[in-house]
Amino acid sequence: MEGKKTKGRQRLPMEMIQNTAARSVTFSKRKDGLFKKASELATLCNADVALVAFSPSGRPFSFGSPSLRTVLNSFAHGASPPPIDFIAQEASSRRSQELTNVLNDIAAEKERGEEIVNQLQAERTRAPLDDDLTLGQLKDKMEMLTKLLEQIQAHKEPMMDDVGDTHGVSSRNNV
Amino acid sequence: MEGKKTKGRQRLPMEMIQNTAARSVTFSKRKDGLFKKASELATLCNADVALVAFSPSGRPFSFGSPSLRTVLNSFAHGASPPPIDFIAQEASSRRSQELTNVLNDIAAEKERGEEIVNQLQAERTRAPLDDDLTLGQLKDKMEMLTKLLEQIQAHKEPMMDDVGDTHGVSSRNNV
DNA sequence: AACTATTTATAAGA
DNA sequence: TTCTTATAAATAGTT
Repeated sequence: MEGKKTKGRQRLPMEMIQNTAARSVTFSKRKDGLFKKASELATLCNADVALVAFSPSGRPFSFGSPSLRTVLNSFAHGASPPPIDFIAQEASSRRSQELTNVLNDIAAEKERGEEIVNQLQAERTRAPLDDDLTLGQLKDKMEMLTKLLEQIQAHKEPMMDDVGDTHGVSSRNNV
Repeated sequence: MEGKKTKGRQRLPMEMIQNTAARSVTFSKRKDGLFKKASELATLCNADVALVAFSPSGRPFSFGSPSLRTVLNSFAHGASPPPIDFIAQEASSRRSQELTNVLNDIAAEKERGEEIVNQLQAERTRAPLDDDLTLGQLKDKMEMLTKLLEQIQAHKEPMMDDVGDTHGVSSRNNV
């Protein structure tokens, strides 16, 4: 009991851990951490959170605050638990996995994606579609947005195969 | 560039953060971290994961691997119940039917999503901008584009699916 | 399941 | 909101 030289945490490639045993161990550790984080987020921010995870062996784990059902139900119906602004309500109609997938595809294109996203960020931050915009201003803006959209769609590609890593891109799903 | 003495990370009491602004900031940061962790778990362990969270302002965020629906569906019809920790508090007994309904709702919204995507597709295909559009029509289109862009932006964080939005107009005092 | 060496995540600030 | 920095936490590789 003396020569305590452990290697300590090492960098882990963001890809599926091939070794089954190691994968299980990692799942256990990270699963605990994830659920803890979810719980803390709910507590600290008084936010509604729902989390479901299946272990590699197919065992289900879940967490919900106030409850899984409540949160998922809110999500499905587009009813925001806390403060609901009528606008958010309306927006919920566009929620769909299909759309999400499309967006995920787009997001997968990190390289140029980042660049474009930054543009969008700037764009959105600017004028938030006020009622007092002139027709000309609106058109200009439309044009800009349309172009950005074009770029984005042009970059939308398959992607069923991961990009390697960098930011946790799963090899079998969205980004 | 000299006297920069930041306090660095301090211990945070595990209780709801009273200050609204601080709560929002914390939500943003931790939300990002949580979704990242969820994504990594899915990738590293090839595990199915579903996560939904509402910001204090009621904005929905979600992540699913392979997809939200797939995971929740598995859970709803899943075999073994989740272990009951203080953290896994959802009883398996009543989740089945409820969740199934929720899932159906989500699936039902798929069409709407496709419709919108198609509209956008058509939108950009058309001439960059028609001159015979009324101000109202332009605004509608702008709104549509703005919303989509907002969602896309949400994907700046690779592992997160933001399927909700808030019109994208009130970005001044929102989470 | 414990134990560290390190990597990450972040609370405060700026 | 974005970036920085000091610290608190999470966790990969070992035992």
